Amino acid sequence: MTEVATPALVGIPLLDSLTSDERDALARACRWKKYAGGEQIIDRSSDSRDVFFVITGAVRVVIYSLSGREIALDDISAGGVFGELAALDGSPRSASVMAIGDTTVASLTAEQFLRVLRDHPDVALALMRRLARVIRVSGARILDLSTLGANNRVHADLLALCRTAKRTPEGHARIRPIPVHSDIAARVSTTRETVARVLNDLSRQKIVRRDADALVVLDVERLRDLVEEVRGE
Amino acid sequence: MTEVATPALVGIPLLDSLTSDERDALARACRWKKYAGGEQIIDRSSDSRDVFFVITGAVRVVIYSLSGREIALDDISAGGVFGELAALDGSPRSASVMAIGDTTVASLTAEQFLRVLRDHPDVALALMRRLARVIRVSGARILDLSTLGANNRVHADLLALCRTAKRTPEGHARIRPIPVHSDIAARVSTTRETVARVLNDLSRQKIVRRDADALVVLDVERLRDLVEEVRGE
DNA sequence: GTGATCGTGTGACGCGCGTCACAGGCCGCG
DNA sequence: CGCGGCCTGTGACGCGCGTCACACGATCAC
Repeated sequence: MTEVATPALVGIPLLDSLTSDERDALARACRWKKYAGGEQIIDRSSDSRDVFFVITGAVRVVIYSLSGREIALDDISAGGVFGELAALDGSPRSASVMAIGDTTVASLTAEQFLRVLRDHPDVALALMRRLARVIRVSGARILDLSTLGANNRVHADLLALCRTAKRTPEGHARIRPIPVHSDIAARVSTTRETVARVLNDLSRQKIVRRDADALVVLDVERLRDLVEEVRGE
Repeated sequence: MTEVATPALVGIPLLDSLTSDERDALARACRWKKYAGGEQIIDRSSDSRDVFFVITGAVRVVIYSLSGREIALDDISAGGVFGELAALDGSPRSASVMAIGDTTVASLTAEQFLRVLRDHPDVALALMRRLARVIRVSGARILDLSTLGANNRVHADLLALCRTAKRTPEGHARIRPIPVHSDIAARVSTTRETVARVLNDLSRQKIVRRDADALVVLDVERLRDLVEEVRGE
């Protein structure tokens, strides 16, 4: 981690409703830092309360079970916020956060952040919308964990990846870069081995194909069917 | 469900920071209703956006898997709020809500609620703290679902029930009324049968005892050990 | 009373998937 | 070049727990 000089605080949807003067003042109040990929930004067991904005790069929110298994809760890319929970309620951090690639972040103390929320209702509302989203996603994940088997959860995750992937003219979805099996496993709470087996089953059924630089979902429809037929019975 | 006349809006922590005049005005803006136990208050597939305050009684937030399995997300008792997510982000409801016993609720439209949040930063902050709590609880549940086996989840739930139960002089925890097995099952995502088996194992080990009117946890320590030893390995 | 409904208890079956173990491919580094 | 580290692939084993099936008691309606 290296401290850096203070650039402008732009491209953060949460702060859209501030005037550019207010944003500049806030930027000066921030501490700016740069992290290398893999570096911890928040340690679950630390008791800081700071709030972070992702300026460039991306971070991953994870919990580690005591057995060392990693559970990925969320990925947050440039423009996002993290660390708000501890700032809001004063409790210890609930998860750890690490940089995915090289990442620069700007941070505020809890007090500064709360002041912004108090002074700017629109920012407060935007934050509430974000919290609401997180709750919805968590609920969906609890549902999946409760009703789907491990391999169907992999299917579901693949389907989610399709949504954000480029479509080819033929209707295929090209997921790039190729996701690392253990990352998928951490997202859906299973093992690397299971992910590998599922992916191979799917490629045997000609539903996905592994190219050199992308994972291609050939038949999104059929993949969707695999998920829904189990969700529904 | 029956419509009722408008009483006062008291005992809602979320609204503590309002003056009593403001609270009275808000009370008049609410629709007041009474539901019998088991009645649906929010249907997951409806597209209302109203926000509800629980005045007396309690409600349960649930999702149903399409196979009919019920997954309990949260119980909210008098003084609580529910239905905020849809009001905040305008998306459809993410869960259903039913009355647990006879329950009276007061509701606001999304617009009215958002106006309160905008005009009263302290209410907004209180709501954010509540959302933060929900997120933390969800995270803990995801962790449990990912790392604990079904019977350990039952142990963990029992332990949680102990926290809110009365202690006897001998240090036992008397959980009353006796929880229905299928309710526990819905909370920890397992089956009624598994809960019954776990409970019997525990009573064989003299860790719990089933009295006529209460479930008594004789050895809270040992129960805690059962959970932690697995969480940790 | 009788029947219905709800909560509980328990045995047997079986398969999903986590775990362990090992092999091969690819890459960067000295 | 060979070595070590990361990612992937696959076989074998085994047990946790969901599913089905059935029985018993308690409560309530009538």
